[in-house]
Amino acid sequence: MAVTIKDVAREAQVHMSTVSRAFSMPHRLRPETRDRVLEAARILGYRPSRVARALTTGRTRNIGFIVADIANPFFPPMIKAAEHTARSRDHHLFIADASEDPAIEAELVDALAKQVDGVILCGPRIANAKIENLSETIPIALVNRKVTGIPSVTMDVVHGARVAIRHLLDLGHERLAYVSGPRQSWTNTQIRRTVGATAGDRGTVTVLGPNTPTEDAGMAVAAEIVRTGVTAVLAYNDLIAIGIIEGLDALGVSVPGDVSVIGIDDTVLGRLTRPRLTTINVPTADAGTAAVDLLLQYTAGDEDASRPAAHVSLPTELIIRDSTAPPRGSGS
Amino acid sequence: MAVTIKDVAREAQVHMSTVSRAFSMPHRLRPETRDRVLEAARILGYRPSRVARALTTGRTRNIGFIVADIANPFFPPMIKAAEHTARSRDHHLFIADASEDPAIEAELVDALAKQVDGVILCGPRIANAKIENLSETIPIALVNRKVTGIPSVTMDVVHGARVAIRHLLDLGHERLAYVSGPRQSWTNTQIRRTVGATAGDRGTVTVLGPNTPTEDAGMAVAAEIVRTGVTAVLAYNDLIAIGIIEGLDALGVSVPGDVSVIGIDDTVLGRLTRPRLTTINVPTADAGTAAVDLLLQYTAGDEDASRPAAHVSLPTELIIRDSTAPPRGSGS
DNA sequence: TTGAAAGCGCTAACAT
DNA sequence: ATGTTAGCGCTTTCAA
Repeated sequence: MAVTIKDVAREAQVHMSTVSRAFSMPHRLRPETRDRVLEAARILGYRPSRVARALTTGRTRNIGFIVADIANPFFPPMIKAAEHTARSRDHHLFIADASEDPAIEAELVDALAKQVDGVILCGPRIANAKIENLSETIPIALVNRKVTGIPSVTMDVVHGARVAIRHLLDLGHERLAYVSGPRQSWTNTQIRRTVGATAGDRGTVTVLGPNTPTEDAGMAVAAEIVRTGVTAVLAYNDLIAIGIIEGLDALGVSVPGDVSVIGIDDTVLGRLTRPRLTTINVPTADAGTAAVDLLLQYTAGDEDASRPAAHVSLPTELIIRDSTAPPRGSGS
Repeated sequence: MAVTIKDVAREAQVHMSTVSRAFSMPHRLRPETRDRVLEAARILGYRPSRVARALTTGRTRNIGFIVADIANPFFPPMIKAAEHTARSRDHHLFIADASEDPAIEAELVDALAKQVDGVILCGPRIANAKIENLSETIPIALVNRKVTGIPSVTMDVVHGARVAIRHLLDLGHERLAYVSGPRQSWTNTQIRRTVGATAGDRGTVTVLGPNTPTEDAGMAVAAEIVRTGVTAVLAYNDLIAIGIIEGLDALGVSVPGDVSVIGIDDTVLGRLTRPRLTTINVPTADAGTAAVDLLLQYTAGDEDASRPAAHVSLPTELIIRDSTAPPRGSGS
């Protein structure tokens, strides 16, 4: 609690309001005065108290960033990008991990609300209604969820899933499965709706799940995959996909020999597994950056009502690697 | 900025100081009064402003958590554990990514200093002197670094490296290499010092590097490994180890057939690569928890001086998987 | 262009 | 056991 605005004022022989201005509206000061103040501040090592500033202005210049699971490799690049972007706008980022639990997630928003200007919910697990609810208390931006009136950035998983299913179809697979993720995930719903429609009459898609988005869940579902007799599966994310491959392997089922597997997210993991994972790339870092920008822009305006909430959709792309191949006996 | 302590006071027909007490020292209130206040607060949806509270008490109940690279899989489990621990102590966590840059790291401490009670530096890249320096401004706790007078939690990499080298020696390797990490890393120094001493006259250890702790760096160093003619290498971390395996593979050198490779950290990645990575497990989540506890305990005391700084050392363990084997032609 | 003064929401002596 | 009062460090009218 060392040096305050008063110390600088005394040192620079001006009133504290002048010191304040030297930082917040430097152009409204005579250059000599401004320089004298800034110099005094430098000498004393003065940094304005963000806390005190927040109390008067009502703006904390902090952002809350809530994710379902920090340890899920999907999130770190997003967090990193968000933090860098926030910092470049002179904002700091609170990180919070909701443990895939909607109740915790909502509680986190409330807990953070008092010391942030807004909250970014990444892959929220709470219901739309609750989100609308919370957004009346505090500005919210969403990643991978669309709610009317609330700014959001989504990844075009519909396109991704479509391309993935077609890839499988083109390979000659006719019996497919979608291993779904958490029930509350918007992304999951999008994909689930897409897969059947895309297959059309070229193939059938069995939906397995819901599952927690973990490797373990993937391993656990392997037996069921075998039982259904499908020859290709699309998984909710890389973690599940990798678990499936391991589980299948343990069952003596080879990938892609017996079953083809596609993941989603294109995390580092996919390049490392053997076979290397065919997956859908989603621009997580871009999403982090976009979310921060969206929130700040939403937050900056003065009239909170009636500004149309912006939606950003980011492109996805199929990355074909080694976990997909024509079905056994397809003669290719 | 909705409901304040005054609103609650009015609603509950008491003075605002009573409301304040209902939250901070409930036992000093008559039960009926306390209940009335709490009920009023509940009805109005009141939450104390942490900002205003911080301004008066001088304690923000926030912690800064600075890491070299959020996207390095070594950190997320640590961040997650730290966040959970902090939250259970009613603290919030600022996350910041120093991009492996000492200057940014120091700047981050300064930037956060005004709105946190203390900062946790994970795998700091800044010099000891600078850390001592900063710690005069703001309480600091360290992960993977030891500085006299500053609380820290370290992983026992000396033991880990020793066991790893012995494993290699026992396998029959005599020409070893240590592929080092960032020069500023304390862990790196510890390991570097240990490897040679452990090999003693049973083998030679060539040190390669320094390197940035990334897969790319590992790939880049593969050629040099081949050139030195060593048959086994210990890498600064899993990322580099995995890069080395890839790089070696690209050069037609097989692991562990021609060269054995050991990583450090035991991140998820190591179980996924083929061959699966032999590595040293370090308890990153425990470190996150311990660091928060250490900092809060350091922060809680009233006399800042002369309290002996606590040091916590966490155990490490060699995980033998498939990337290590006897050297070619060892007859086994 | 600068100073004076009020006040952000809360806590912490100090009264009573 | 509860009310009064004085700030915490800063920004922001309002004056000058």
